[in-house]
Amino acid sequence: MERFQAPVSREELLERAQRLAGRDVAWVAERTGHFVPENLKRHKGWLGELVESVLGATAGSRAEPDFPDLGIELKTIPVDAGGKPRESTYVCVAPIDGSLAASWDDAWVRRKLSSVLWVPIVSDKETPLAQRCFGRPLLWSPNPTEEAALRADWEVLSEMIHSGSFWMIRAQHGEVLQLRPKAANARDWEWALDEDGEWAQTTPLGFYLRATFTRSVLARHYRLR
DNA sequence: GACTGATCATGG
DNA sequence: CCATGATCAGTC
Repeated sequence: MERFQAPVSREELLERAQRLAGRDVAWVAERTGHFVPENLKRHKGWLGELVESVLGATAGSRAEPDFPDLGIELKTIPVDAGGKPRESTYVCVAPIDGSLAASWDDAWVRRKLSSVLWVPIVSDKETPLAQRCFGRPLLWSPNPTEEAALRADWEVLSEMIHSGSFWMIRAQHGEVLQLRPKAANARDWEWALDEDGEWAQTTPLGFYLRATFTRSVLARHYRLR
């Protein structure tokens, strides 16, 4: 694999990402020396890792922004031909062992989302992975409305976790941010304090952004272009 | 078609 | 082991 140095500024990062626009996956994979899998079924994170590689992200799987010096998180996002996100976006784990932040200001979710480089990839079932094209990237920070919505959801969801009401946690909670299982499979579990203050086994959870939210984020970008 | 619970691979 | 990278796939 060719090694790509980390960008030294947000401008450089954005320029690099902009140079991907219009290129397809095969083109990027060739530059980085990656083999393109047939599909993503057994390689769900492959595309994200490919883009990390070509843009010089360094954090790997550590709990840090992808570009630690810039404080920027990288997210590839599958979009349809109209530029609309097709999937929800995983943000980070939701600690249920009591280590979840007490306030939104200290929440890892907030830090993760404070500055995100969205890299859209136009994908539909008919197009082979290698031929899927990159769209125009967006370096985004939540506007006050978006931040307020995220915060409101986080406060509701974190209250469920803090109170130990795991039985009531469902993906339906949250307008823009939701909690969903984040595990190898349904048999996975971890310890958490339940409503009675007893340690109990429950499903590992992650915070996700609803596709409706990222749709509005990207739509605002295209409109203001 | 959107939503939600389930799942797969990788690297430090 | 655990967080990262996410998409899959059945159901509503």
